[in-house]
Amino acid sequence: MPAALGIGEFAKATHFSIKTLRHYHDVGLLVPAQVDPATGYRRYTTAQLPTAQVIRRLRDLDMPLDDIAAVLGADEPGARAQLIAAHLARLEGALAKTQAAVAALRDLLAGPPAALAIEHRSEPAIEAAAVVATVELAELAVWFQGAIGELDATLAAQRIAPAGAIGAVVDDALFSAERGELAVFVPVGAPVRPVGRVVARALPAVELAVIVHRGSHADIDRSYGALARFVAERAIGVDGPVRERYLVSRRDTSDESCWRTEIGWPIFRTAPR
Amino acid sequence: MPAALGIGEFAKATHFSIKTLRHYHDVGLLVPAQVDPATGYRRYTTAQLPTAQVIRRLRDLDMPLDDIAAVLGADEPGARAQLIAAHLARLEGALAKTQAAVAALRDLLAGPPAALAIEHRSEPAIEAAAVVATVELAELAVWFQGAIGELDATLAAQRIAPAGAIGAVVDDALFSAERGELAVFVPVGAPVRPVGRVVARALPAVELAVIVHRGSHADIDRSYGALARFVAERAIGVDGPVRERYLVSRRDTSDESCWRTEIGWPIFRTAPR
DNA sequence: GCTTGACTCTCCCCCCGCGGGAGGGTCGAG
DNA sequence: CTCGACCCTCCCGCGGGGGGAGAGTCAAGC
Repeated sequence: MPAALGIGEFAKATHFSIKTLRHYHDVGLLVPAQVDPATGYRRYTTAQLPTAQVIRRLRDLDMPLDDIAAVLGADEPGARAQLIAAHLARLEGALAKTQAAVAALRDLLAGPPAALAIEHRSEPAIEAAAVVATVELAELAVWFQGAIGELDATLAAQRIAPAGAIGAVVDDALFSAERGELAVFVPVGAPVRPVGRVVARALPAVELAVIVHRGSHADIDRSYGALARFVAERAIGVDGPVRERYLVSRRDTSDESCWRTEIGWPIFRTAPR
Repeated sequence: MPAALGIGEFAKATHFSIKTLRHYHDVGLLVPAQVDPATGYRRYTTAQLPTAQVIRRLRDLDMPLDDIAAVLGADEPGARAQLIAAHLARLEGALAKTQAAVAALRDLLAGPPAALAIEHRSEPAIEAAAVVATVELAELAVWFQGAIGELDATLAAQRIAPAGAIGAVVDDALFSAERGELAVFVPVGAPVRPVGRVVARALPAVELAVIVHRGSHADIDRSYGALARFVAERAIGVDGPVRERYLVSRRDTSDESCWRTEIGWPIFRTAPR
């Protein structure tokens, strides 16, 4: 027979704080079995202890309260498992990010990078096949893979050979506001017929300040910084979205230290130099 | 020559948002090289780009802004490395906790635990050597190790043999308020002479509801819950801090599944049975 | 019955690390 | 001079609670 417990006793049994239990009541995550309408006193039952324990486990995994509520509310155990699996996947992602950050930090502490070669060049207009969309920063990697796959397949189907390395035009809002317009493109010699999300797109001729970034993209802000410094110190105006070209990328090798990414920053006045 | 950048340009170069840069200015983490006193316009220099990059790395590791400021403000590189190492240690701790939580969750989802044997017994008064202190939950593990080491050494020095398994008296505030009084004790036959933090302490006789928890302490709230249920469903009053006894623990084996921990909850009225 | 001390209630403000938006000033090119 | 792009400050919000004020409740002991 489940027996009733005051909030203090329930707190002791579950190792939650009273404040936390009240909060869980407020948000509807763990509602007391009964609430005295006159005094407002909360009464829990021993049958609620297992629920509290599940909540504790999921909180230990930093699962948001809303998601926990969804797990507890799921009727079928399959749906439950799915929600939990999704959260574990997110955790793995965070872990990978952390590991990358540790590596990058170690790198940064090891010493300043070798001076990076920056050049200035006039890029002619490019005919390309492209996939354009407004994407969230969080979904960038997945979207990118999908877009590239679609481009590849379309070019192959139309028997068009790429006329250069894959690239992207990146709206800066993608970083400052977590979402922005992104165009992934492949230069082509012959015009592509639009299929699915793939469209033909002409990239205008621009003046570019260009740096080639070597290695993993976890480090790429160093090259961005070097480029910004170069441009700013020569008092050149910057204009328009950045172009990236993936000279050597995941498509070519899984050894990230071999990757080569060209970053091109459109500038609108040539340096006196 | 460092050149000046508006906040928007600096944001582009570092991939921080303008909001974030303003926030860093407010809290003093990354102060613009100059601020126009008339307009309030912030101006950064290219010399600040590397600093921004370090901040980015450390934020990727979820280091609090205050700690980052401390790292940047540290004069000697040694102090810097130490701060960072400390943070990495915290990250490792969090990782271990997450892994434990995953394991515990899997366990919990696998099915309900075998019915746990709970008994009720009269515990006689115990003469013990103890270390008592108010500790933070976060430092519990470290403090515990230290206290046990000190107890061991003291008993060995005084040639006193332990008269039972190591135990602890745990104030519940430790869990509900993140800090509380904790006493680690070893029962002894002969009185111990106080040395360092070690004192002689008599534990009063009590009536205990007792459960033996099997396995890792990550799971221990399940046993707490079972015990609370047992006690509550028989309408027995609960009184005073919990006693734990580490029958088989880290001291005996590193295989956590073999650990045995006795949890004793003082009760003040016997069950009708 | 009354007192006392332990519980419990609600309500409001605080923490971090920003994001969103209102409402208004500034800058430079045409 | 005007336009659009920048930039400013100020206030509110999130999630997951902690801290504390001020007031009401409960049960044991006298």
